[in-house]
Amino acid sequence: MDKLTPSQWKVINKSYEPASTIKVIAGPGSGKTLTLLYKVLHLITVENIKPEEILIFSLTNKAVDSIIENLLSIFENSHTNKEIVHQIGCYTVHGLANRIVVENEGMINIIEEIGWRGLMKLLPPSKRTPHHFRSYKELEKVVKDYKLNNAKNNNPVIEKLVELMDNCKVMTNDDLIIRAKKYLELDSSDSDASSFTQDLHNKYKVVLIDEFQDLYPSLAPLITMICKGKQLIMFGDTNQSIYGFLGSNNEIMSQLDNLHPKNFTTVLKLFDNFRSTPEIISLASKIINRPLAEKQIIDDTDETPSELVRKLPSGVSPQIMTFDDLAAESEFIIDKITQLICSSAKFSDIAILSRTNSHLTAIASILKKYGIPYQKLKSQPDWMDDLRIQFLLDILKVCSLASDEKHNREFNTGDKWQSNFSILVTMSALKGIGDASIQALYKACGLKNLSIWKYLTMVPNFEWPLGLSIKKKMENYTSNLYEMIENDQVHQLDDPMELLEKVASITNNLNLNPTYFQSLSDAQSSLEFKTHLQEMAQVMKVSKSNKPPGISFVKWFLETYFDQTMVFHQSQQALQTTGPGTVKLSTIHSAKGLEFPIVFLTNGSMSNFPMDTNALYVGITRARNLLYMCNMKHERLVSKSSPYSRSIMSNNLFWTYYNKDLNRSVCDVKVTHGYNVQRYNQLRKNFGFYRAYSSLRGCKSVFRRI
DNA sequence: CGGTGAGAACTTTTT
DNA sequence: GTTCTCACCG
Repeated sequence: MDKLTPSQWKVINKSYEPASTIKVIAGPGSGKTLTLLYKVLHLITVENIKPEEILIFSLTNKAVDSIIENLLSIFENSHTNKEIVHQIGCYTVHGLANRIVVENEGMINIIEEIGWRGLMKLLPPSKRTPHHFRSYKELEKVVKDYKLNNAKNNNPVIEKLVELMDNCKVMTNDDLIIRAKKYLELDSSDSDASSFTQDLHNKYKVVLIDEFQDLYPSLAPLITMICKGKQLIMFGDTNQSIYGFLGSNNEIMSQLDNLHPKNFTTVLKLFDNFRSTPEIISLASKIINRPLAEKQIIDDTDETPSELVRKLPSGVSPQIMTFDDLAAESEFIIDKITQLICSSAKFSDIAILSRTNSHLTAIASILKKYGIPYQKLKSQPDWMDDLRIQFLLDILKVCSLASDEKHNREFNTGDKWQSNFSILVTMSALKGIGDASIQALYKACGLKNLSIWKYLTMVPNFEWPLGLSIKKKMENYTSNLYEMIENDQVHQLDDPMELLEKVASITNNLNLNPTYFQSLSDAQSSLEFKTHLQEMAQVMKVSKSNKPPGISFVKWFLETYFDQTMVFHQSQQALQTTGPGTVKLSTIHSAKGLEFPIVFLTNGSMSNFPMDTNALYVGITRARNLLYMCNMKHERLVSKSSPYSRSIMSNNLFWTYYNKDLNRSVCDVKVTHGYNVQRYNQLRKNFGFYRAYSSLRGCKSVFRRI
């Protein structure tokens, strides 16, 4: 604990007081996380706050994971019981909202791409009307606008969609926040046993918010409600605000700033930068147009209100480069990685950050080609965003929900058919089913006051307002699902594998629209689907093993698969840390809060729109020692370095600095230099650098020998 | 029917 | 910053 600086101590020692606010402004590398952790420790050990009275918020799953991980290690070091960490509430804002809503109304549906596309089928087909959308995202926007100023705009079509969403418990993420707030208001005090919702009112005394610059206006109602009257401690840095596309950060911040009276509000700053080299910091300062920090300090007593550089110059400046195409860019990256590895860097020191996920996927396939071990830093596993898998899950939902509703067939309990949404979504994905058929069918169901499933199974097909070929397709749909729903098979199938097999075979029998799903005949995509299926099956098995009695497996799985997947995914990622290490791949957005000794920032040469200043700033400040930038289009960035420079390999001074910075042994840097160059040339020859890109095959396994 | 200018989308996250 | 669409004009 003696490592802490005076400004960090100031934050930690600020005493506990109900209904007060501490706002900590903390630049990159200023030890924000460390300060937050010691603040928690201080609250518990000195201020006598119980761990279960502390609530920690962040926006991304990754941030939450890293906080929990760090808490565990810090409590272990301070000889306190590690168990108390698990009593501290640590959530993403949405995770907490989800918990509140599910506690109050059971299984809900978060709408995504397939869902929106299904809803689009219910819109009138006429062009040149306000209801003609180019993509589902436009519909998403219109629905959002509609909800925002509800009464004002009188739009019957959208109104009906919203009604359908309500009936089927389909929500957007913004809805989740609003609902959660509603339940918090409702609950207020009286009710019975202790629930999660009530705990938020009564139990917590201190709320810590990590990365406050990431908050956006639609979160405000819930957050202010939770924080009011408690001690609010928030950490952040407005220069790193990269979620502007979700709404203004200033708006919610002014609400939070005014939550408690002025004289109960303290603003503190953490100045120092312990992370990056002066070379990197000066580039970062240039990007955000901040005066350069010249002062370098060595002793801890000094405190000046400007950024202070803690590290000595490394002698190596960031490299800024432009490439014409992906091939040239990736060749540079591979070559550079080879050089670094042949000096004293490890794979695990290197991170490649990109602005888009798609570019990241492209990079990943290139690394794979060369046999360079890599790991995608994603909070969700790949299979979760495979549309084909999502379709399977929707089929499962149809079966489960329709089967439940079957029992109230005679007693019409109003018009809330929760299965309707999933049915619409899955039917819309069928080949040859167009908007008109869906709408005609939906209207007919409305007239009879039946759910779509009941209509299709009870009303004789000559009454259906559909063409002959469409009728056939609908019958194919129902007959495929009939056994599962009407014979309750979906609830009886207790074995995950059998269930999955059944659903997969149903899907196979349905003739799906290829615009929704890339053709399965494509060998690579079919292989991908297979791996995703296997990964999903694994989670199903885990889910089966912890299923409580008295609930069918499908229901349990559908209600919990998201959480279970996350837990499973995290444990898998943790396992991969052994071995020669891996190059980390991540979007800049997900890399927030992390740091790496060596960072490559890349931006596919195809995507032309310029880099957002703050995102670039975040990317640059992830780097401790070395920084390479490819195709970063930004006005204050001038491309200069030669791409094929190999000077880094012979820069002994730098590698000594580097190893010292990472607390590694430095003795053998000089001795091995000759050998390093030899090794590099060997690898280069194996890879066939500077030849046509397409000839670079069979390069696998070269790196495995390292 | 073809040319032109205006405006929007592209991307990043949350269960 | 580039690319596409749509309304409008001659």
